[in-house]
Amino acid sequence: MTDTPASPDLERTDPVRVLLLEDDTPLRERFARILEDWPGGELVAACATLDETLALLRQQPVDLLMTDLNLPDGHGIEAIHLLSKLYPNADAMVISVLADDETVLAAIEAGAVGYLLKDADPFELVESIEELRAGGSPISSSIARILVRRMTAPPPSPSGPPLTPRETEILRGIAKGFTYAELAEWLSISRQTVPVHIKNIYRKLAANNRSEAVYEASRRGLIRL
Amino acid sequence: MTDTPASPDLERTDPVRVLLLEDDTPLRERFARILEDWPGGELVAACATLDETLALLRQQPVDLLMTDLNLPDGHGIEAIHLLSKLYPNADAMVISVLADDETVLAAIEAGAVGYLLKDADPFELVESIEELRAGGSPISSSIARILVRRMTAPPPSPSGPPLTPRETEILRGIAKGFTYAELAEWLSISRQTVPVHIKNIYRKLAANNRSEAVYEASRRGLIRL
DNA sequence: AGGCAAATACCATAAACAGGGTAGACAGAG
DNA sequence: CTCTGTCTACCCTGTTTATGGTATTTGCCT
Repeated sequence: MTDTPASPDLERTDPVRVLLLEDDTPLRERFARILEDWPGGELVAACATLDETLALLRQQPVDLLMTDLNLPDGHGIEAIHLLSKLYPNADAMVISVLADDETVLAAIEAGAVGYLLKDADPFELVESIEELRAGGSPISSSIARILVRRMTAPPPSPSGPPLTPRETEILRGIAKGFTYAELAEWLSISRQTVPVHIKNIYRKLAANNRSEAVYEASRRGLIRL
Repeated sequence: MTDTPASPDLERTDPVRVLLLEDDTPLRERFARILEDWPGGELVAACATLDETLALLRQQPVDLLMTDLNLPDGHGIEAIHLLSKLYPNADAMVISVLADDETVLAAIEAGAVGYLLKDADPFELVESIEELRAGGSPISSSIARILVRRMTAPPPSPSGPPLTPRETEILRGIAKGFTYAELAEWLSISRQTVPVHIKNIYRKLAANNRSEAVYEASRRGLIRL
């Protein structure tokens, strides 16, 4: 099948098998030219539709998928999903104009490791591919901002009535399944004092028992998981 | 105080006040030269130590902090923290050789929106600043890969013993604080059957009571919050 | 100083729970 | 067809909670 079955995996001398998916013909041909000129890889095919791509993926292995997202017959994320499923070691790079949070996050979660906006120039494209093959994630800065926001946003709901430090400690203990006696010994207080704190926790969390309190507390981000 | 109090915030005509923190003198001077030559901003100061930076931040407002991470008297993340606290609208960009997951994620969570490796060339540096001021997150591809990994890794622990659908339902009810009787009515089963399921849940989750079960289940991602 | 809220502590009781054993119905796997 | 796993159901007993009331100490605020 292949020409050089020699070198194992020490040096990636094998050409990278690239599959391109882009429905816009002028753009596809432009990208195809760039990829054909790239010495590091071999353009397996340049598809215009999702179906075509899915069929091709099933027929032959691919190392790198360069794909658009909004396609006439579906969503590029499907191609990424299939790629990840069939060839887990392959990489997927998105080249799209879509930059809304939902789309970007869906693509990343589907397995895309690169994400370029379509205004990227040819040099940037080739450079990005090489970065990607080197283990990096070339991502346009406006796209990267979405990822950063997602990672720093997480304080979901520091809202609600505040818990005293003592109550927070008790709450952690409750989550770990401690009984009155265990909580009392753990905090070095009387066994009879524990239920008082717990009752206050219930009131503040609008809970009526331990499991509901744990549920509410973790939902409100009051305790770590 | 300032020279042009005219234009409000419509157009960012005000120069960007930049603070540089880099302990290595040759590198700091090189960066400082680049920043001074950059027409879009004004280099407030070029610090060599963390203390110096923290003091300066308290004295005067800054729009952009360019910082190293490993410093002789502390960690650059502290500077990012203070910047975010004092001037929430300011941006922080990391320029470091550190690229381990822990450091990168800590920097991002501290509020850094840009992260360049130190091998970036002057052109890339200026370009990155402009992308950052435009609302993007310039991030070196190898750093971005860490973020992508973090976002796609999240299957926290689909591990362990599987719960039957019935047990999952029961578990949700437990989390909501239902009693035996309420669970029985909710699921239209006998009150005596409920504890059997619960007991099985305890066994599978290695829990001994409701709150511990809820804690374990939410920790393992078996129930939504 | 006086007043107030929080945290601490103790007691008592009814309700709920955990865990033990036993067993029938039913579906899917071998 | 038999075996296994699951869901269902019941009983019993000891333990744990939930909740009521009351009181002391500490620290904060007026």
